[in-house]
Amino acid sequence: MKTQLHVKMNEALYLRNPESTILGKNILKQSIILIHKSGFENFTFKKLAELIGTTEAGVYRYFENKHKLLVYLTAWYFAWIEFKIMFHTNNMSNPVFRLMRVISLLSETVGDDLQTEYIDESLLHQIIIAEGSKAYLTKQVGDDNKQQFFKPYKDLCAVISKLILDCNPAYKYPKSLASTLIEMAHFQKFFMNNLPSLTDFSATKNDSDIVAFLTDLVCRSLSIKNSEASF
Amino acid sequence: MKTQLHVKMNEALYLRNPESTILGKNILKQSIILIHKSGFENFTFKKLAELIGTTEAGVYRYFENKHKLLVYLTAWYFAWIEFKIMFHTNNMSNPVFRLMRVISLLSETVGDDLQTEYIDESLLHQIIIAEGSKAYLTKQVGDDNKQQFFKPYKDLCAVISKLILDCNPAYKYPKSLASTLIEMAHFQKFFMNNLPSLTDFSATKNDSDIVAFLTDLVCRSLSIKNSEASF
DNA sequence: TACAAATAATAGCAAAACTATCATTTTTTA
DNA sequence: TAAAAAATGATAGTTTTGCTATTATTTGTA
Repeated sequence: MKTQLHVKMNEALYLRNPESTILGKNILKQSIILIHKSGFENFTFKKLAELIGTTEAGVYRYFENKHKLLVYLTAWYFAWIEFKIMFHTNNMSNPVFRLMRVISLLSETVGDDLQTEYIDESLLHQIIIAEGSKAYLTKQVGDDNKQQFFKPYKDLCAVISKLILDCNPAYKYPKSLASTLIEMAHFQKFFMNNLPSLTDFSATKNDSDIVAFLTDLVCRSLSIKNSEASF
Repeated sequence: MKTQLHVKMNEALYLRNPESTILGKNILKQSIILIHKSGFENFTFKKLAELIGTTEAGVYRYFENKHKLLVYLTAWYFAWIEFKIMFHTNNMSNPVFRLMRVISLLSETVGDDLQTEYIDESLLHQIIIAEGSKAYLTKQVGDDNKQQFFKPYKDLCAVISKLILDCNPAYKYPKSLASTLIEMAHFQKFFMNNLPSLTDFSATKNDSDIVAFLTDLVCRSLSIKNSEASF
């Protein structure tokens, strides 16, 4: 039996816990597929219901609206990334190596190592790249934040910023550098695939180039010798 | 008489040129006010029409839909920023100083130096921070890009990346660093005001902190001594 | 003055974004 | 195992959004 990862979600994100029923799990699973396919703007609860074989009202019993669903998926993703980071760097003693590993984990295409039956992590990763910012780039960001909807993002940022300080305690902007890493791991990948002239990776379209860019950025910012960081 | 800035826009962005008529200029002016006030998701052509004192159909004669309008505003903003950069750095011979100036121009609250009668640049700047990414984070990004809708963004990125190479011809990631600067000038400001724990500027809420962060990032990436950059 | 262009006024439609009701099925638990 | 509770399905209906079409009127211009 495989170890199953379970993420405890903020209860204010849903009306009925989608993880507690088959229909709920189906809503999560198929919404990821549908948002990935049609984009968040063209995604509706009606289309989702048809895909699942339930009714619109059925979906509304779980999520108040599609914005809450997106915030839910985003929160799940960041909690999952944080767990992944813990899992893959726990045994590393050198903070520089750990930070380099974090950059890979943020930038590289998701494998199938830590699976959840009803969530396709690889698709979710792609959704977050293209739609994740829309979870907080809204007028309600203040209210949503008060309800702790973005806690997983902030927690991840805190973990990375602590790691940054472990590498260089004198560095002045650990949190901003952490959020820059997270955002740029996503944006550079989006640009690489969709607006390539905004990046230097148009020719290769290779994740490892993004890793190299972010690694360079961090190493220089923290005065880490590149030789010290490679292994 | 003041020098009036005129930005030549991509004709595929509109149905009828909004700059050619009073109603069109009003659509631009009031849409900026309304999007700023209610956010892009809650913004509709009907509400805009009511605000202006025209009809919904009247607005539709100028813009196909609200997405095109947002792309128009985004394109206008980036063309304007590029002009501003040219204008304010033209007389500077030292590329490092120029680059530092660019960081300020990207990050700092917009003053009223280069004005256009029907566009409130300060409000537009705030809109771009919160809504700008939505112009390209869509399923149609490929089509929109083929129609050159994002040319002003790419041009700005090209200008900055050239400047980066002027400072350090050996630097490997000029375009990605340029797009990182542009995006982070916006995102760090959004975070500072709305999700402060993702930044190191929660206490001050001061633009100059963002400038300091980005300056540090760039100087270290390009091996520029901070003393060399300050003036 | 007449001609074209732009605008206003109005109507209407399809889809999206919900809410409500009630019957039926499934699950829980007393 | 029967009764209560919870979840689902089926259906219907409302308001708003997003968009198109038509016709009349105004405004600018040759």
